[in-house]
Amino acid sequence: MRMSEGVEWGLHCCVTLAWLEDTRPVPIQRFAEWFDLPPEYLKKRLQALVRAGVLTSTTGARGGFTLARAPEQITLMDVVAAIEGPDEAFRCTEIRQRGRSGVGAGREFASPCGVSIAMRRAEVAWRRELSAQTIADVMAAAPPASVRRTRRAFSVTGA
Amino acid sequence: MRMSEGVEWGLHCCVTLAWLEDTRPVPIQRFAEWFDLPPEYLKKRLQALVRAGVLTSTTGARGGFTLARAPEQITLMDVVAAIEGPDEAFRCTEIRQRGRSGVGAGREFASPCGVSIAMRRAEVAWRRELSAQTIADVMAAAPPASVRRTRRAFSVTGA
DNA sequence: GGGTACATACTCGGATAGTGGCTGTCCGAGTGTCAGAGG
DNA sequence: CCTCTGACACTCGGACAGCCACTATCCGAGTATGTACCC
Repeated sequence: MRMSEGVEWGLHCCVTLAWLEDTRPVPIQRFAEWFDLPPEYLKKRLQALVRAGVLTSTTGARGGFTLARAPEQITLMDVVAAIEGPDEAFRCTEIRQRGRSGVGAGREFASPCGVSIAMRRAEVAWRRELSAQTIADVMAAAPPASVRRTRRAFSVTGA
Repeated sequence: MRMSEGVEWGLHCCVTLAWLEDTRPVPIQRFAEWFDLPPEYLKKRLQALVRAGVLTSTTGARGGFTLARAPEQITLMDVVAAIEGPDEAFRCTEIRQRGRSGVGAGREFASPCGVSIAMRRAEVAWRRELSAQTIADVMAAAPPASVRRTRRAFSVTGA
C-alpha cells in the first residue's frame, strides 16, 4: 500500500501558499523550480486540488494558484482525498459469499463482513486524524527561518 | 492508495482457521475452492504469513496451513504488515530540500519535515487501531450460523 | 508381523507473463494582462 | 489622454507513452503420509 507522491507535493504547495500571505497567484512554473518537480505533472495534481475546492486557479497572465480558503479551513484530509481519490484503501470484495463458502448460506450475509468492519474502523481512525489537522497546524510547526526564506524568494523573483 | 487484495484473503483464511479449532492443517486447495480464489497466488500470500510467524505450514501429505498462535495473539496489524510489507503508506521524499527550496538553508532541515510528521501521526493512529483488534475479535463478531456451516464443510469433505 | 520401496499429497522457492494505476510529457484551446500604436 | 490591437503569460483539458507494483501461473525440488510388497 503506497500513497501517491502527489499528496506530498500538494501539501507542500498548500503550506507554501499559506506562508506567502500574498493574495497574488503563484504560477506552476514557480512551484516546479522551487521543489524541483516535473511542471506538467505537478500541474495535474494542483488541478485536482482546484476541482476539490482547496485551491483557486486564475487564468491569464499573472495567473496561477491560490488557496481557496484560509489555512485553518483546509484539513489534510481535504488534500489527501482530492489527490488520492475518495475510495478507501481496504476494499471488501465479499469473498465470504464466493465459492463454496457462499452456497447454502442463510441470511448470514445480511450483516456486514466482520473483516470489513474491523478494517474500516482502522481507516476511520486514520481519516479522523487527517481531518483533525489543518494546513495552519503544519505551518505553525515549521521553523521561522524557512518561512522567511520562502517569502523572500517568492517576492524577489516575482518582482 | 489501494491496499493489496491479499490482505482480505489472508484475514479470511486466518478467521476460518480459527473457527475450525482443529489442529489439522488445511491445504491451499481447500481454501481456494472455499473462497473461489486463484490457488497459486493465494499460496504466495499465505507463505508470506508463514514467514511473518502468523501461520505455520506443514509439508508432505496431510500437510497445509495452521495458525501459529492463538487467535487472541494475532492482531490485524500482524496480517497487514506481513502481506503489505513494512513500509509506510506516506513516504516523505524531502522535497523541501530539493530545487531552489533547498539552497541557502541553514540548519532548518535538522528538524523533520512538518508535513511528514502530520502524515505519520495519522498513520500511527491507523496502525494502533489495527494492533488493537485481533483475529479473535473478528471471530466473535460473526454469526454462529457461519461458524457452524464452515466447520461442517471442512470436516465432512476432509473425512 | 515387520521392514522396505513406491505412489501420493502437500509445501517451498524461483522464474515468468499480464494488467492496471501512477508517473510524466505534449499539444491545442481559452483567458486575462500588458504594452504600444493610433486617434 | 483614451481606445484598440497584438504579443505574452498563464491555466484547462484531453491524449498518449513509460514504468512499477500487484496479480496470476508454471515448474522443479523437497518432505511427510499411506500403501503394497516381500521376507
